[in-house]
Amino acid sequence: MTRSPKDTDAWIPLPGLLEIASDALFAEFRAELEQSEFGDIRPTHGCVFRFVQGQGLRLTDIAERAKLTKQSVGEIVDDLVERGYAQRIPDPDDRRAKLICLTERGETAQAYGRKLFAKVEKRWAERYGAERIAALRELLEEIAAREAPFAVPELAHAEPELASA
Amino acid sequence: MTRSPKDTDAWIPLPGLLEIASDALFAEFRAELEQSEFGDIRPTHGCVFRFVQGQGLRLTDIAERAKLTKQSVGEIVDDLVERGYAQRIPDPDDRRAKLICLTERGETAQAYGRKLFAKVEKRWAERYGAERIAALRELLEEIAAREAPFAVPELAHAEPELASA
DNA sequence: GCAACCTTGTAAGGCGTCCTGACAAGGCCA
DNA sequence: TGGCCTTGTCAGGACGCCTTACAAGGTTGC
Repeated sequence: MTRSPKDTDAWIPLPGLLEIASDALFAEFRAELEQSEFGDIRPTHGCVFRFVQGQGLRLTDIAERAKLTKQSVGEIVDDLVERGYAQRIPDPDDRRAKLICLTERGETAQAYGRKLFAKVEKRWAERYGAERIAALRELLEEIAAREAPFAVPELAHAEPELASA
Repeated sequence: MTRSPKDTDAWIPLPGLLEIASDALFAEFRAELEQSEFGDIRPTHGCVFRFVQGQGLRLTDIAERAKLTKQSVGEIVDDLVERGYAQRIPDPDDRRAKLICLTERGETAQAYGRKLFAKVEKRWAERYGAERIAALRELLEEIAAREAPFAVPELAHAEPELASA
């Protein structure tokens, strides 16, 4: 009757476990975000806040990093523009393109979001052990660099498909 | 120019990192599943394969564990019945209810899926280090038990909302 | 300098997954 | 027996994302 998690029935696949953790963490983040002045930001908008900074980024580039189509990202950006978080400015180097960048409010929201993520992570460090969470982050960063380099800002310019070995 | 991941810009929030890992792992799983004889099983169907075993489970119970509505799970089960993986048998104890259980083919698929998940996890253990992946699993199992006990077969009967401390 | 071709972003429409609201049929309890 | 809860289903809709098609602007070869 008593069996360890390694036995057949109560075993949960690793992707499922990762998803549970991700969802729980993300839920804590969203619960606080929704009560802030940025409560109208939805999860979908994240792909813009994650990748856009400084001078701005083209739609195509956001789409590539986020692994979405340009059309999808276009819709998301429309939404963000309507809400006053983002703006499209013409690319001086290419008259077809527009650079998507954050408004002042958008940058405030981005900074707030980052701090909130850090806060939630710190809470988990207290809950589950600082070293364990630090080790978790370290491993996951290594995994991300290998499995999804396009999504890692530092590696976004590296050659793709290194992970297919 | 060179900055460590802990500095501002290249820092990725923990939920994002967890999601990247989950997606990458899941993609490896699906790539193999799709080429098997069970290629018509979609990710959505997972909630049934994850929770149903033996005598079967009521729609309501699946929905509760999967955190979906009964209607959604109903649709998924319809689909699985059509494809020959699941069946509804009347609950002998309650004439309103039906027990959702797997067909023989469904059980074969479930067993195949579990083995495939284990195989992919083993591959990652070789890629990133067996001890690190083992530690990852251990931590994640602890997290799951606390953050989503309803989704853990062993704990599905425990009292809910223990994690709100 | 110009035609052929590629890239950037947009418009229109569709599909999959999940939701809310409403309801019939069956169980539970005074 | 009547009122209330539970189980599962039907209908309709929201949302996030996709595919197809296209106009406007670059780019390249001759």
